[in-house]
Amino acid sequence: MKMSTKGRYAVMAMIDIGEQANGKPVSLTEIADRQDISQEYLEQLFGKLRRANLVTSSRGPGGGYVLARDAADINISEVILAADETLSVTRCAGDAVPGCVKGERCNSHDLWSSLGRQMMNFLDAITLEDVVQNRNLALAASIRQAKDRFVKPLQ
Amino acid sequence: MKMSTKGRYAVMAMIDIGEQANGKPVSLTEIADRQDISQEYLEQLFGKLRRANLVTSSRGPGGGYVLARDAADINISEVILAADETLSVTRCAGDAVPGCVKGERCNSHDLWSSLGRQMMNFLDAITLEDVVQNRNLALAASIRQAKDRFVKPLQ
DNA sequence: CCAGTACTTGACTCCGTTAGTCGGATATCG
DNA sequence: CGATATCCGACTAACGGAGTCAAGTACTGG
Repeated sequence: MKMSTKGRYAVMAMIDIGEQANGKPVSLTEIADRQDISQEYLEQLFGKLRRANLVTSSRGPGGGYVLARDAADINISEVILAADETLSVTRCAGDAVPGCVKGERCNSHDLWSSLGRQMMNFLDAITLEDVVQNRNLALAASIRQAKDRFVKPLQ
Repeated sequence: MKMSTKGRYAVMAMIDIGEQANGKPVSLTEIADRQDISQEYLEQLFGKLRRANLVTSSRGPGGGYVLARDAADINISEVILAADETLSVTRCAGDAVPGCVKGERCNSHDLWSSLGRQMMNFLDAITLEDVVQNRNLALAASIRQAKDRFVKPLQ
């Protein structure tokens, strides 16, 4: 069970930007240096982040990237999805087609989709700001999830 | 973010055994056939499951594998760990060594370890029996987690 | 005791994806 | 103009996962 570096690097880079409090654009050179990631690889990732409207860019000297929204309005799941493009734990859980084994649902189908939902709920409930501020994440998530259930009750 | 087939197949196979209610050993040939997994690959996996004391084997005609404990006493995390040997989401979260970036904790370290713990708690709280009985897993997990918190309060 | 069944082990191969590189183009500021 | 950035697409090496193969060993039923 593991995650590609794409998603991890994307989150690290977004946090890095969030940590530079002044509104100035942050260049990839800086991020690459601070986070120890190759700049060329970051360029690739930021193409995705930009197309997903998570950052805005400005070119030329003094240019770089800025968060497209407030850090409190960007949740981690968005970042990972933008970079990684998949959060489904197993192939069978992710597919629209329900045929995992011989065209039928496999006996563990519910398990994987529950697990995937579990992770998704967690990453959905945590914002970039939570991480930047070094908050207690498990606590933040459970509070926010409880709030969600209160505002829009379980379907 | 994905999981290897090893873990998935292992769980599928364990469920398969759990579903054959009579106490008779289940042969890999049967499992391979029902779950559409190559028998050779299953052999490899069951080596690990046996060494982890999750199943016991008997040889010869009529032989096969039996759950080493009651299905209610085997939780999914055990099975996945036995087969897959890792549940840590990112390299940095799993290592004992805390040096992820230039020898220091990376800025997203807490995030990944929280996520890992989150998944672990979930898979820990679900038993093989839950899946075999087709229970509502999210519900079963949250009940059991709440119970854990009650019995041994948050550290 | 024999034959067949089934587990056991380890090495080995194939293949797709990931991670990362490279070269060049385009935009912008001073 | 020239330095500094982003932008874009193609390319590749290497790694790990998935699965195969071959050669055992143990056991049971008849």
